[in-house]
Amino acid sequence: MSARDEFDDLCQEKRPKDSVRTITDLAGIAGVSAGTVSRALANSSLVKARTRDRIQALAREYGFRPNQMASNLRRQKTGVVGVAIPLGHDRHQQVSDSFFMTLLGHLADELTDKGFDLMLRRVIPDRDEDWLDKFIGSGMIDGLIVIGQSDQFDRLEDVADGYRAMVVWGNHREGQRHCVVGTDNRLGGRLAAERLIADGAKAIAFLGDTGPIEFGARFAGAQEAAQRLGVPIKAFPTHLSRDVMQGEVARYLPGLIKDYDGIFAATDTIGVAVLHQLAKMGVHLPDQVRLVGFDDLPIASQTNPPLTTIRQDIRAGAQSMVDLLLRRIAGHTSESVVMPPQLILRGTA
Amino acid sequence: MSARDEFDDLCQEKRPKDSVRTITDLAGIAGVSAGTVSRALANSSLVKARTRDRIQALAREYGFRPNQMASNLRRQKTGVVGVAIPLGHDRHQQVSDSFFMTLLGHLADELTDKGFDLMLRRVIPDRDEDWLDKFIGSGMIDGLIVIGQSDQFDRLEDVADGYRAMVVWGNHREGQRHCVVGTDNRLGGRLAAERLIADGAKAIAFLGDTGPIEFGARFAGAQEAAQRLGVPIKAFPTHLSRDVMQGEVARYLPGLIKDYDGIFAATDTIGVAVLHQLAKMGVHLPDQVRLVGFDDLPIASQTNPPLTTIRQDIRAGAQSMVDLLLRRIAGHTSESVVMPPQLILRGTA
DNA sequence: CTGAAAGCGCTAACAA
DNA sequence: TTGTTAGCGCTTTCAG
Repeated sequence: MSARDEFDDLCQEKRPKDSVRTITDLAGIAGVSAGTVSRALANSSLVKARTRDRIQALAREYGFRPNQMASNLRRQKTGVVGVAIPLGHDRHQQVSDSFFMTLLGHLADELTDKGFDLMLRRVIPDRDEDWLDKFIGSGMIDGLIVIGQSDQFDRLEDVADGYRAMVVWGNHREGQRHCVVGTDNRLGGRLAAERLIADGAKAIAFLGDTGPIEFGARFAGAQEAAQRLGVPIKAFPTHLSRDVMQGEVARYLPGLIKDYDGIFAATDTIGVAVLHQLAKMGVHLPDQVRLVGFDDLPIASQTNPPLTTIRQDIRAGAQSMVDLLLRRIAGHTSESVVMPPQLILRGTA
Repeated sequence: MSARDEFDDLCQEKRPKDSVRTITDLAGIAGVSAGTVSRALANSSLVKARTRDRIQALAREYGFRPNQMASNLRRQKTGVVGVAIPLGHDRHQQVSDSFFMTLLGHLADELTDKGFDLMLRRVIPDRDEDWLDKFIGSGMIDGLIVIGQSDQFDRLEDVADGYRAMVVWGNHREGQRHCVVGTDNRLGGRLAAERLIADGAKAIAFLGDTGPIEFGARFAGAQEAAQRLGVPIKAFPTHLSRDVMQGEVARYLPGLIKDYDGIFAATDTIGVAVLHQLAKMGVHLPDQVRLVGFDDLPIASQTNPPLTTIRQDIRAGAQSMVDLLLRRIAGHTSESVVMPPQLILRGTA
């Protein structure tokens, strides 16, 4: 065993992995200052290539990794984007709702690509009035994405002036101050109703809660088209929580199909439940009843018959949200984005 | 206007909201030291109730919120749990989308309840060998949940000794060192095959990739049962990425149903695709072909006919993972949890 | 009960 | 090209 090897062993002995916890520890081993290590690890061109490589090799060898929190504190940024999901009164498992999750998946992809981490928080506004300020003021995030306005439109407006780095998924209202990305829900509703009527519907039932602003707009659009075309329309309040919703759908439908031959489901998840109940009842689509959903979730193409629906481009939406947010984090401004919905003709209308 | 009001206004003037950014700023206003403010905001009983209330009122008034990162750095903990999703080759999901999303939803609920935030990271092990150490060593998380072992079993084992605060969703192997929560996949596979055979199947096709350890175990269990009962069985490799999978299923089935009258789908998502394709082909279940899925995702009960499947209790799994992780974060040890699968009889077998 | 002081681990002027 | 130094904003002894 050479002297060199012995020396190395000695070092190993004296410096087990665990003892190299800070940049200063590593500096001691490398025989340089903490500043140099910091620069080397950041690939700064200020440090000589040879020492940089040596230090990086050492870091690998000892499994050293600089403490992010200290770095964050010092640099006053985190590399983390917050994603908040406000749950309304309907607080049961909205977070596992397919739409949110699909959107979340795309957001995660986009943010990861851009080098950001994603901090997820499920909030219950009713239980904690202060959720927005808390998240923003936590110092843990550089920017915030809010998925769904729920009933928090006003609070979002309040915050928008003071805090720029926020983008919300939801419905756009003329003159609003918070930056929003979303589909033109009103237009989507119109397309749905027009399709149902074109397919022969003489009376339309809207299944969904018209309270949340997005759904309200969908209903409003459908109502507008229906009135214009002289077709009656009525809303049947429906929750999003799967179990509750299935019960409601099962209760509504038997009576409903006596008076209505066109159904506009506020979301595909409701649409799927309707489809299932209709199958149970032996009702045939699209001759006896027509059905149009909303979202074009993956599942919509896999039902039997496949669901005619209004497509929201969730992926494009996620990309827009991230783009706008990063621009805002960088200190620039950005307008809201309203995406056009698209009628996807399949087997139910 | 009273003198008091004037005084307040003066203060407002001199101290606009934005100027109160640190605990020291607030201390200046309150006329106490930073330490006292810190204690007051933490509801410490060391500080006199009256001053505590006064300081908290002031904090509310100025919208002050202590910087988490500084607090984290000082206390050496973050209140954040990392959730990592390893994606396999080509970014094709190892864990099916819906399954993962359902699990994530429950994890978010559980962690939020316990006062933890959730930091989500999708990782591509092939592209970044170092993903695990990076996440753990980032200093941003108190503990780590990994969803799906993918092909990272060995790396997880390597890490398990040095890092206790990690819990993995996946398959349990005798004597493994990393803490895992999951279903007994082998038993699940056996239940599926036994059901298919009991329902009259004379030859079984397994649709799924046997590479990932969870799916491998499902196939192994089915194989064991089939061999014991003298029924031939064969695996047809199937990806989880929805588009790819649908193509594969569409290609397999026409030939497949000539030789096989029992289908075991490695996941419900594959099962739904099979159902869809079968409907297209006009094949009737369960007389001509029997089908059993795996997971019991919400969608399984909503297909037509509803899907017979092997249930994993995802919610209980999420709860276990969080429980075990918190125990480990607190410095205790904890064993792995293997949950029993359950056959859910519905319309396809 | 409160204040003063010493850092948590890192980065970025500013010097050398 | 590198070292030195001064904090980022907070918590927590240790004295009073």
